[in-house]
Amino acid sequence: MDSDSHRALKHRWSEYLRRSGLKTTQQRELIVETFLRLEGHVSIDELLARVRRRNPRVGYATVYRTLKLLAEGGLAQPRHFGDQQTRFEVADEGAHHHDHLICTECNQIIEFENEQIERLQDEVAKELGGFKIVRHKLELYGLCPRARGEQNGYCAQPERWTRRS
Amino acid sequence: MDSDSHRALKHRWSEYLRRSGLKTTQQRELIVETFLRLEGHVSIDELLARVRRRNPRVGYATVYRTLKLLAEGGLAQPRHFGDQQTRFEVADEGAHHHDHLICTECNQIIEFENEQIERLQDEVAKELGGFKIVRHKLELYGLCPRARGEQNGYCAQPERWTRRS
DNA sequence: CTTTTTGCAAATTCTTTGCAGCCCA
DNA sequence: TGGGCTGCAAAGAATTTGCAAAAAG
Repeated sequence: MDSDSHRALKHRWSEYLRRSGLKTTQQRELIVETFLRLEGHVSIDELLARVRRRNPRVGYATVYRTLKLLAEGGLAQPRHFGDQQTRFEVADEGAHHHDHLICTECNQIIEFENEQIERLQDEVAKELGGFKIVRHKLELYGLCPRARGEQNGYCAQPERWTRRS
Repeated sequence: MDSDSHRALKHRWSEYLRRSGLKTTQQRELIVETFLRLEGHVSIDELLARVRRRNPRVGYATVYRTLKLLAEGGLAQPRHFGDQQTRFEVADEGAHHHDHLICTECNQIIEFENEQIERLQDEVAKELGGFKIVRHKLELYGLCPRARGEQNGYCAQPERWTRRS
């Protein structure tokens, strides 16, 4: 993430806090900063682990509460992939929207974007009575080349996710 | 669901049981029958409630266990929409695949299908190293006409979902 | 000072599991 | 008969909440 969009996100965050009459605290700032700097899809545990590197006294509840605020403020998007953990992703309006391609064997997640698909989605919404699409979620599940059996096929992440232990 | 596809699903189910060395039981049959007859997206609670109309002694665990089998057998697809409940949907290979348009205000869910989008998905997968797409999930979230403010706009389901009470 | 926020632990919610007895093959 | 199946209750896992102490404005 470039620093421009990072700055924009921080600004949206402070605006959200102000509008909602919420306070700025050390923990919140640390969690938000850590979250915004992370790429990809973070689980609460992963985020908490990162946060605790800097401040070991932060608790689960605070991370949950802060991510809820981030989601309400439109800065984070909750997601459910294969497992039961909720993962969060930075909702960066400046960046292009992207979707996900997930290997059901090795669980690697590849992001992609496709303008044509986005356009077709708006058309569908118009046909179906005139919905106004706010956001969408497209997930393709399949087998990456290696999982399909190609010996030297590409596989970015041949191990499975580890869960909270 | 027409009776042909219902029969086909029941056949897939018995094949699955046989292949896996599992037994046919009253409860399983009742749960599967009830599930296959339901349209749309069922939560465990809704399904259990229906099942108990016919046999009040069926327990949660059995429904969970049976839905897990249905999912493994490819007859049910688990889904997460807005709330934290897992919903299941009949995976009817005979029917066309469909996707979902969800109103974030009233939570109505409209199903649709679009061939062009499906085609583009396969293209994307090919470009991204040659994945083999097994299934996909496309969810459009937005505002239905009424939620957008149109007084007489279409809104199939103006109430919110009720959760387990 | 007042109002929020935090961290902890306890409570909730959803889902899975252990086990004694029941039922299908 | 014998191994799978069920229902119950207890365990687990993820998330939320109550509350007293701490921090922010």
